[in-house]
Amino acid sequence: MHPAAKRLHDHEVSGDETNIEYGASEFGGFGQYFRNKQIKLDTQLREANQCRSQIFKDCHIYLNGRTEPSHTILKGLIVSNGGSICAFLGGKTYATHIVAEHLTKRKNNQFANYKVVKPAWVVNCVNQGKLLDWTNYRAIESSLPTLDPKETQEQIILEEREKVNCLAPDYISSYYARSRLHFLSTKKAELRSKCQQLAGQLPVAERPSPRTILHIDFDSFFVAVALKDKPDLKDQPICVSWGGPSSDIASCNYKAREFGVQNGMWVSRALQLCPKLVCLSYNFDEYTRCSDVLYQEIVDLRPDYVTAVSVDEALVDVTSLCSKTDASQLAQELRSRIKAKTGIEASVGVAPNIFLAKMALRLAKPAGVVCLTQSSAPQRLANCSVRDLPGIGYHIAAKLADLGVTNYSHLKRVTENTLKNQLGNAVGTKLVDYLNCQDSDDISLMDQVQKSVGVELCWGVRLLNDNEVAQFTSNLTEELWSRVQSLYPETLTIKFYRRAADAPFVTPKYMGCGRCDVTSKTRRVVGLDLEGLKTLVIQCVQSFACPPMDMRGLGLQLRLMDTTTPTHHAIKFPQLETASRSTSPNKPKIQLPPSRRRGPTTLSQFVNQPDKVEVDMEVFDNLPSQIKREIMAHEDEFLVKVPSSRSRSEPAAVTTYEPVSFRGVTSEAGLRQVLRDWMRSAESPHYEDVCEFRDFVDYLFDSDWNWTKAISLVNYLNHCSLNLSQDWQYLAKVMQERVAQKILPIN
DNA sequence: AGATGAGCGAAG
DNA sequence: CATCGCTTCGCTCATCT
Ligand SMILES: Nc1ccn([C@H]2C[C@H](O)[C@@H](COP(=O)(O)OP(=O)(O)OP(=O)(O)O)O2)c(=O)n1
Repeated sequence: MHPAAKRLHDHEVSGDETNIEYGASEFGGFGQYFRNKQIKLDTQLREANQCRSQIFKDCHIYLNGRTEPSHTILKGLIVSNGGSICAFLGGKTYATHIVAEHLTKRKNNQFANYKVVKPAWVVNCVNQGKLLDWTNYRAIESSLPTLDPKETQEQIILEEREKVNCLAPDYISSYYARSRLHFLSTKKAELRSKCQQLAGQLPVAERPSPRTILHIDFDSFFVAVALKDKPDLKDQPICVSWGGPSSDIASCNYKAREFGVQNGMWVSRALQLCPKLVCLSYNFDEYTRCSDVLYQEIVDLRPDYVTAVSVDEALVDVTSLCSKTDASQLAQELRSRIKAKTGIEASVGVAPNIFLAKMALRLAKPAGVVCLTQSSAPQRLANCSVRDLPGIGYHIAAKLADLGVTNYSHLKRVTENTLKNQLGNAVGTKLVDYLNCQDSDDISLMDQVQKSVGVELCWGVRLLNDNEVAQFTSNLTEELWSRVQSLYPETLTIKFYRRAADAPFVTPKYMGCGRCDVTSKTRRVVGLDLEGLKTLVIQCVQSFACPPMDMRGLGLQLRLMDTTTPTHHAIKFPQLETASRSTSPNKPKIQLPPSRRRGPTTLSQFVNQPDKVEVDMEVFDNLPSQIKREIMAHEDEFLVKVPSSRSRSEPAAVTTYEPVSFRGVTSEAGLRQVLRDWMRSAESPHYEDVCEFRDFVDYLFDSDWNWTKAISLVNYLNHCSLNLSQDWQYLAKVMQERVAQKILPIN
């Protein structure tokens, strides 16, 4: 993508600070993506001109130099919102404001007595529907006696925090309680897991082809729910949102869509397109109730398979049922039952594969059923916008428009190679398949085991200093932890949102994140407990080196260990990182905790502790067996006493010692193999390896991942150790005790 | 050749 | 007053081994 186009896009989606262009609905197939944008802006400009907003009443504004957005756009925004343009600064009328991006030194002086603002001021005024305080958008920092910028920012944050305090103890939970996107995401996860449970109960049947797939979805779901007790509004343009100018529209009805209003659009923008648009409120409980009915009705059909797509949307394999009943009739009956029980309309697409079912659903809306077959589809789909194809969003549609492809039938015009080169192999292949109406017909392949768990918060994040950043980070980590309990995380990716250098300090969306630079870093977290995780995350967040006041959001995502496919690679434990293990065999050191902790042993004890006690591995390995045993049995006490009393021995001769690792091995057989190799490798166990083994077993246990596997592993060790040295036998006994203690209820 | 990480895009 | 911009997955590309 052209860098400039890219910038524009960022502008638009991640918080578009202009939010002038929305949406992606119409690509004309004219030239470049970038130029598309310009044309859309102009269209927008004309539409805006018809409005009679008075935001800039009495404002006489001079535009200076190159600006982003362009003079034309700014002019349009100003004029259409009641302002006027000042053509000559020295003229009769005094300019109330000057809009400028950058100023030369000379102009700096020349403009010293004016209110000189950045273009974002104009844009944000329009977006928020009012005249904003210009001082937050100064283009000349020193033009008037003012606070230090840093103090200004501090002041702004203090004021914002009065309204929205992201450090309040219940901030995260109350935020998520109101977030529609959080609602959608969590509901989907819930439903997916329910469907998977259900799948476990279904008989494993043969899969004769062709299949019959239903794709069912409520029509303008949130709006439909909101209209249940307001039937008189039914024919008005309606949307569901929180109502303010910079609030998102979650859902709008078909009447509103006639004006160009779309889901995800800001209310201010939608009101420009459709001044009569009515905003109604959310009702999450009712969404859940309707969703439950939908899924219950589906399950009651006793279908071959159900896959949750969303809270209001599901794929259903009804092949078996359709041997008796007509699919279309089945769908109609389902629709009526759901309508009767929920009071809202659903539509159904029926087809032999997933892609066609989705497209059939699209044709079926509103309140209908459409059946597609391989032979009927090409004709019915010919005029569908490529935007409506699954997996084709704003960006890919834009690139397709550059290739002259705006609707389905145009796909024929381009070669497979062109598609693959321009859009990537995967998308190219997919599009070719779509053109041939080919797609998977196995909806069970769509719900896979969960691979990651994450949490993200990018609203209301306003922090003053490092301390507050750490506090917020800690809170979010707790939220993450609360979602992860019984899973087995391997790495954590931290995604950091930082205000873009040229983005205004006050965001256009109230308390939003504005336009941000987003960067991420990944860390290994195997074995960490909550405290360890917190420390890790806080450190990592600090490593982004962002001025606290520019932090705008944080995301944390845990990648879960793949328990299905064993790999050759190993789990790397976070703090026993390579530095001390393999790459510098001369100084293998183990960092040990200074004192005993409550609760399960995890590796977090070994990291990030201010007072780490270092012990050379050789110290341990050279000890007589008897002492080793004591250490293993009472490791904690030992650790406290040893370090000062024993000077470090010189490094032993470099050996071919290979640390043992259970990394990535998940099958019972694989784990045993590692164990056997380990036992064969040495007369008695290495201290480091003991630590790793212990931590691995603890981890299996504490994470609920598979405690039977932990026990079985330890028992196997015991079994094998009978042929080995006393040290091995002792290790096995210690581990068995350790495991036994975990099984017993805590006294 | 496969694993991993950063980053982008899509979906609803 | 506003506002609640989440979460998971797939893919590409670069890098490491
Ligand atoms: N950007 C978006 C898209 C959707 N939703 C919510 C509101 C929708 O009601 C619901 C379902 O999304 P759909 O894509 O199915 O859209 P609708 O149900 O609103 O309309 P329709 O399915 O009839 O096109 O998800 C949202 O909050 N934000």
